Amino acid sequence: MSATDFDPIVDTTRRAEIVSLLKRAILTGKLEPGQKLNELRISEQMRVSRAPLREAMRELVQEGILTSIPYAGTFVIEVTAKDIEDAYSLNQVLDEFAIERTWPLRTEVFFAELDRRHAAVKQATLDIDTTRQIETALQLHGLIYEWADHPLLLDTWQRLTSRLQMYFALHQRARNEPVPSLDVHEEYVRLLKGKDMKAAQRHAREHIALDFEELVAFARGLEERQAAKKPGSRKRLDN
Amino acid sequence: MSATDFDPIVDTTRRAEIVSLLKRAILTGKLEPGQKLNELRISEQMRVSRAPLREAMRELVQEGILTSIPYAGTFVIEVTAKDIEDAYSLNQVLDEFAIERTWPLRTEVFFAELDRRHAAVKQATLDIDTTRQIETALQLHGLIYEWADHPLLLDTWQRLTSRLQMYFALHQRARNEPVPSLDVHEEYVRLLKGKDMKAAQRHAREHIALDFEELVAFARGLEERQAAKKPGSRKRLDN
DNA sequence: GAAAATCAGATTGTCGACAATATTGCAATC
DNA sequence: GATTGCAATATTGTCGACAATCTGATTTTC
Repeated sequence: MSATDFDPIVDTTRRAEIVSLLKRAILTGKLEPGQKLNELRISEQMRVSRAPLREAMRELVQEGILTSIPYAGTFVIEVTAKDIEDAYSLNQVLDEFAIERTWPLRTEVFFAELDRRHAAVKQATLDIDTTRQIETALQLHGLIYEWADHPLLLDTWQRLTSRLQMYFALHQRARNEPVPSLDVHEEYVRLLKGKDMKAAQRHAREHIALDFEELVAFARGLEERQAAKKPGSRKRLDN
Repeated sequence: MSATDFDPIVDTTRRAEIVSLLKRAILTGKLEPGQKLNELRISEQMRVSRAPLREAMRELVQEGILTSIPYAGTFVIEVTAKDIEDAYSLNQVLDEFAIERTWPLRTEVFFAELDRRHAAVKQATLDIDTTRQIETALQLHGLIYEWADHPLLLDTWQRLTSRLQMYFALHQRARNEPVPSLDVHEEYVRLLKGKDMKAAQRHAREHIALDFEELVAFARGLEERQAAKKPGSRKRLDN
């Protein structure tokens, strides 16, 4: 082993840049659900050609936050109440598994990181930027997945996370206040440090349930309001 | 409702064709793990330009069966014993959940489809084509996911399936005999038709375990053999 | 006047060529 | 003799242009 270990250098392709730009735009709600992504317009705005843009969009289609209809266009996925419920139920199952896997691997480093992320969440609640609040909360939550030594599980969860983040952003955009659940994390962190795995699993299940209940209720309301208008309305990308 | 319901027409883009061609080549083992995909060569063989090929490859990268290193190339993923174990453990968790979700939704149509797929599996065992055996077994197994009314779960499982199929193909390519597990399905189908959900879940867990035990053992052996040789050998795409 | 056919406009899909980057082999240097 | 510097080559990344397809408005037809 050498004295210093280096990480691989980051990919420096336009494609990768575009992916993160698009992803961010979608997850923060700058691109709304159902909205069409006009390739020419976006490529001009980003000052790139359509080739890397299209490749980036293919990635996001596969990641599940865009959907593509040949010769018609690529759209940001619509968010239905059922989608949220589904994401929630799957998240419950995965959480339980992630905790089980991470449990025997917890070390001092893990606890330290847990505290660090918890602090970040608390820090963000003081902030005005609601996006940051969502991100930090999801990062705290993601630690059990990163620590589980199970790449496939982590990958699966991250895919889920994209959707969750979208849903939360949508929620916060509509109501101009953050999702509550401030010191629920307190208990969560405490249990992850403790000795009762079952209790931690149970709490993860229930604590997330609270956040979701409100989300689903919001989504149901949103759908009813949209059902009142006439359906099939298409939105445009203008800015 | 109209008298006849039509399915949406299939995408008729080269990209989609290429995706299924590549996917098939990878899942059947025609493209070996670790192998590099030369864009120019493949595009010439398929008589298409590199643009749709590259987009197709981006999809498969995101799907997890290819991996891309900027300016270096795109490669078929390597299969380690741990990968198989991970896929297995996650599959267990998802199976349990899928059965739970499907259970109350079972109808006569479900049972009929179950029998149909079971028959297909039995039919395939008579066949010589081992690939078909794998496909039919996975299709039988996939019914609980298709029936669960949970698109996200189905999507997650299909992603997993790609890997599983690769692993099985790899296994069968090395040893020139099919994976055993002939009438394990008999019991599986019987339990899915029954009244004891817990029993069905338990059986799914254990019956799959058997298949996997052998797979993992095979993979471990394969890794030891490879470790004996010197590492870092790159393969080429020649045919 | 309503339905079908036609035509323009816009957008996506595909192509071939060029630019950027990595790899390989060889020469130069210590 | 091993390492470094430098071409030559191959391959990936990106570009601009063209072809295929869809959308909608207009014209034609009955």
